[in-house]
Amino acid sequence: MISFNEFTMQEGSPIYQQILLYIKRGVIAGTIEDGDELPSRRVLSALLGVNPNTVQKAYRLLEEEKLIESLQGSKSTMVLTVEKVAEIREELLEADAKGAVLKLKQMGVSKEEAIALINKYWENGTVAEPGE
Amino acid sequence: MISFNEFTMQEGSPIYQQILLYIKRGVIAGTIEDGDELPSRRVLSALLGVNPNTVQKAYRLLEEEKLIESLQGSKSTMVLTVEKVAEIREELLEADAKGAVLKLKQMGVSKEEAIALINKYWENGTVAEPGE
Amino acid sequence: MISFNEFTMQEGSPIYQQILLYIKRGVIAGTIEDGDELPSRRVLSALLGVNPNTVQKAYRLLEEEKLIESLQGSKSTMVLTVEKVAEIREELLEADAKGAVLKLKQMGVSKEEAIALINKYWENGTVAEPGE
Amino acid sequence: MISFNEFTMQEGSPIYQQILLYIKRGVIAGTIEDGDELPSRRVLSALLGVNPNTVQKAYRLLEEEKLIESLQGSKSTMVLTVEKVAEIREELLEADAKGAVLKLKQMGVSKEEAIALINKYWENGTVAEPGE
DNA sequence: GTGGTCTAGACCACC
DNA sequence: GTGGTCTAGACCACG
Repeated sequence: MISFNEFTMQEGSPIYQQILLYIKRGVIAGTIEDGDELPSRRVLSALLGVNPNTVQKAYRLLEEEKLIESLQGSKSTMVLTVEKVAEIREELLEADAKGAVLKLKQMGVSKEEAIALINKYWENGTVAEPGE
Repeated sequence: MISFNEFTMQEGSPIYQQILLYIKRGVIAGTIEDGDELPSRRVLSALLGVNPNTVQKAYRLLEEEKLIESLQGSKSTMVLTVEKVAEIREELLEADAKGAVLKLKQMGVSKEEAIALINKYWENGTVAEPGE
Repeated sequence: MISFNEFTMQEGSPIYQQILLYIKRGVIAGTIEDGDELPSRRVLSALLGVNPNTVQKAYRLLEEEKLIESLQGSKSTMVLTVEKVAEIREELLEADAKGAVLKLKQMGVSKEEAIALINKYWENGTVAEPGE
Repeated sequence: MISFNEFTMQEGSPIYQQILLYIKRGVIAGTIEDGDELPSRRVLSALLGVNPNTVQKAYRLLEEEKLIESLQGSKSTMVLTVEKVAEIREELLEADAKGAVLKLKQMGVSKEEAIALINKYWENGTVAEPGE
């Protein structure tokens, strides 16, 4: 079962997209694998404190991208191939890294300062580290 | 006059906020200084290919934050003090760096890989360049 | 549910203000009371043949004046106290009466003629009726 | 020369229209007659504290309605016929009286109360009475 | 030419 | 279905 313990809500972007990105990042990280089960719409909406329809929309989009399959009994499971994972990795990792670089460069930060910042925030980030 | 030559449109976040952030990042970088003139609503909207009203919204918010001053019939100019710049720096630099770290960690990237990515994309600019 | 059957569109003043004033006048008249439901944005905009956003603006201003309460997904309802009604009465009745007197005097109408005009148009409703 | 002493600026409606209405009401009142001279654009804009272009726009519209004629030396004079005056009278007097009646009725005011209000505000209105 | 406001339509999150 | 926000285009007052 995919855990949403590390999920942190950000305001300013659609919730259903945050859910999508969270899952895609998990896929890239390898913490979410082919066959993994997702929480039911009802359970996840309760967990995140959002409307079931919002979760439903995220799941629907995941289905349209053929990343999940909805089975009977309201269970959904991940459907991943090596190619899909590579695709997502390409899509997200590159975008995020380039985005960060762009922002930092715009602010006049040097490459050395940027690396120092990464070091600084890497350990005391905002996400709870799973304890192991 | 503040130049928007390096402005790159991103999808997924409100345009007026992108304009806002672009300006704030310029302030942090020091490329935008007290007294600098902003392009008029019409000029900038034509440049970015968006509606004048969208630009106006960004300018209005900047004015509410007292970062610019607008008078009817004349140009809008930046009103910056050392304190304001420091504030913005604190607000943005931390948010961007933390955000990047958060995303990369979620994707299972190690700190060393993250720094390698920064190095890789630092010089390549904003346009995707396949295979170095 | 507040009815907009008697609403008559006037040109030359912002639509959202006309809606605002229509509701305030209803409050003064006593035909709109505490707890009354307003038509939804969509319903009213369709009824008046204007954009939903225009209605929304009127509702937003009413909310800023704490005359209505709006919650997502549910109807908007009037929140009226005796004091608020008295305030609005003071504000509007005086303004309208003074405005009418001002205009008529500017046109060189005598007080007696003005009263005659009031009498003449009082029963004839809002539509021009030639004759008599 | 037409005097603008009694002119009172109202916010919420375009200034050039207020000027137009002021003149039309004067025509109905008979205080503005055929051949009367209007102040120059420059003088009137200074008198009212508005931009010369705004006055220019009002004058242009009056010209389009053939109510004034612009002569050399930047002088403009009223061009009125009995028919035009009757037209304007019909247009304005009726609109204002009906508008006032409509508003007051909407507020639940009885005809008797309305007449009382007219009496009340007739003498102590907002316009300075020319002293003679 | 400048900035400010009004109207408009599409999309989002929520019930 | 509900209200809230973003983008868009036209018009206004002003220099």
